[in-house]
This record gives sequence, structure tokens and C-alpha cells, in this order.
Amino acid sequence: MKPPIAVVCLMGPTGAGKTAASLALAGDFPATMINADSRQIYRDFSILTARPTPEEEAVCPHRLFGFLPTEEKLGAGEYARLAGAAIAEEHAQGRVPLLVGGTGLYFRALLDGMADIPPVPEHVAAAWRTRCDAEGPAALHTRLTEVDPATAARLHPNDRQRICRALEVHEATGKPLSWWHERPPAKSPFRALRLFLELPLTELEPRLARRIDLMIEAGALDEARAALTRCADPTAPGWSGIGCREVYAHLMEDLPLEACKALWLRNTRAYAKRQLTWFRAEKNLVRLAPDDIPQIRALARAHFA
RNA sequence: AGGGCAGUAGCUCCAACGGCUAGAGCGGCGGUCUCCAAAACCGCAAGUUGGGGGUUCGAAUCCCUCCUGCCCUG
Repeated sequence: MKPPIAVVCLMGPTGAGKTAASLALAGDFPATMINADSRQIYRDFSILTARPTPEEEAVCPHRLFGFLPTEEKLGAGEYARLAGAAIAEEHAQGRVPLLVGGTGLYFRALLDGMADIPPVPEHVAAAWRTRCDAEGPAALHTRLTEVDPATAARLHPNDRQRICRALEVHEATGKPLSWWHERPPAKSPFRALRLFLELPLTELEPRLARRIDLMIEAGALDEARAALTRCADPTAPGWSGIGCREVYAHLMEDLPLEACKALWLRNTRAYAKRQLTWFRAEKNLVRLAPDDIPQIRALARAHFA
């Protein structure tokens, strides 16, 4: 049994300043940034997902940023596999992994592990989604009650996304989802310091508004136009990011720029709020102010020592 | 100035003939989350129905008046 690998995580709502804080740490260690953001993985959306700039990326190695085409998606399990492998490689080379991102589920999958469910073939998943569209989620919920009563009991009849997931897992593996969940996940190979950069919504909102203007100045619209030439399907996974879809509506559906920006801000704000809700319930977090760089550095130093 | 139309939750709007506790979507607030997660889902709060008066057992709804906005005519 190998000793656990020490990692430091910088978590927090969008716009809190995670990237800036992470760069402050880069000078203290031979750091490698590991992306833990489900949007910054996309190759064609750099500005729109607030990815580190090329200058920022030049400071130290960055991994799992901007590698996925727009039409592909990355589930939490697959993310955990990739990130886990990247961390092990970096650690083996004497580097210090710094996980930076705002996707709570990705952190959970990587750090706490998930049930070891084999991948479900896409055609199986698609078939259930199609059936759900035709029959409605309540009908499938009733069906789920028969094959997996435990899961059905905790899912709302309207929750089509999770009902379909439970049914496809049952079909693909022959075991109910609850059976998989009962098996404890493997012990985490990481010793993680979880730093949560917290900012109340009232302070976040003006920052988010300003960031939208900065993104547009930085060429967000041109970035979206370029992305369109590679993938023009607005339902593709990469287009579902906040900012991407509003800009798509502006470019392709005559949404005026001002309306686009207003919608963009609302959606970003709502997302930040959901993140705060998620992390509020999360245990083992050290909560600190995003601009408390000395404290962040001290905690990281102590953790890696 | 005259005529017409409108005013209902923060926003956009629905409420046959006057008749259950004035509803919905969005937003807001709170929550859930073990593989679409910047996703998906759930709960809650919120209205002196522009103001005032009148008719009526009962008015968002009918009548009068005032206020505000839009349109038409001059």
C-alpha cells in the first residue's frame, strides 16, 4: 500500500478568484495545476469558461485544461480516472498537484470515490432518454420502483435525469443502482487539503458582471464564432456552458447583446448560488477569503511539508 | 384638446357569465445531488388587482372620478 499523495484543492464559486490564488501558490512549490472544472476542459471555449490565459498557463504545467472537443462530454467517473492518473504522474516526477476548480461532483468523484459502476453503452442511455421523452418521467419512475425500489424511493418522479441513469445502470449491469451504491468506494489514494474560497453572493455579483464585460473585450464573441465552425450544434455538451449558450443565442438567434449579457449574468449568478449551496454542506473544508493569500500559502506549505 | 386601449407578484402575463383561499412562467430565497453537474430536480415566500368612491349578499371583473402609460384624430 503506497502512502497517500498530498494534494491541495482550491474550490469555490465561479468568479471568486481561484485561478489568481492558485498562481500565488505556484511560486512556492514545483506545482502542477490540475483542472477540476467541468467547463474548462473544453478546447474551443477558453475565454468563455474563464480558463487561465496562455500567460498564466506558462507559469507552471497545467493539465486537463482545454483538451475536449465540443461534441464530447466527460462524466465525473471518467474525470476522476484522468485526474487521478495525472496526479500520480506529476507526483512521480516530484511535482506538487494543485487541484483548481468549481465542480463539486468532480472533486467528490476524485477525492471520495464513486461506486465502481462500469460505463453504460451510449445506445442504452439514449434509448431510456428517448423513452422518457415519449412516456414521461413519472412512468419510468413507476418502472424503476419495480427493479430498484430503494433508488426510486429517493428520486422525485420528475427527476428524469437520475431516473434514466438508474434504469440504464440496471439494464447495462444487471444490478440495481442501489446495489452498486451499497458497496463502499475504494479508499482515497489522496491526502487532500480542501481550501474553499468563499465570497457571498452580494460580493460575487458585481464581479461576475464585470467579468462578462472583460470576457467580451477579450474576444468572447469571436471565440464563439470560431467554435461554431467546428461544432454548430447548440445542444452539444460544450455549448451548454453558461456564457456559451447565451452568446450562441446572440449570434444565431438575434438575441440583442444587452439581453444576452443580462441573461448571462443571471445564469452565472444562479450557478454561483448552487455552488455555494453544494459546498455549504461539504465537510472537511477550510473556508477562507479568496484574497487571504498569506493564509492560503501557509496552509498549503504546512500540508505539503 | 377629443376619442380609444391598457394598468394584476420584482418582470412577462392568465383568471367565461360578477362567485371557492387571485394563478402560471421567469426571477428571488432555501434545499437535494454517488457519472449530462456551468446539468437536473424539489420546497418556500411574494399581490391594498394604479388611487378613491359607488352598485351588489359578493367586484380584478360593472358604474363614477382621479393618476399614469401607449395609440389614433386634430
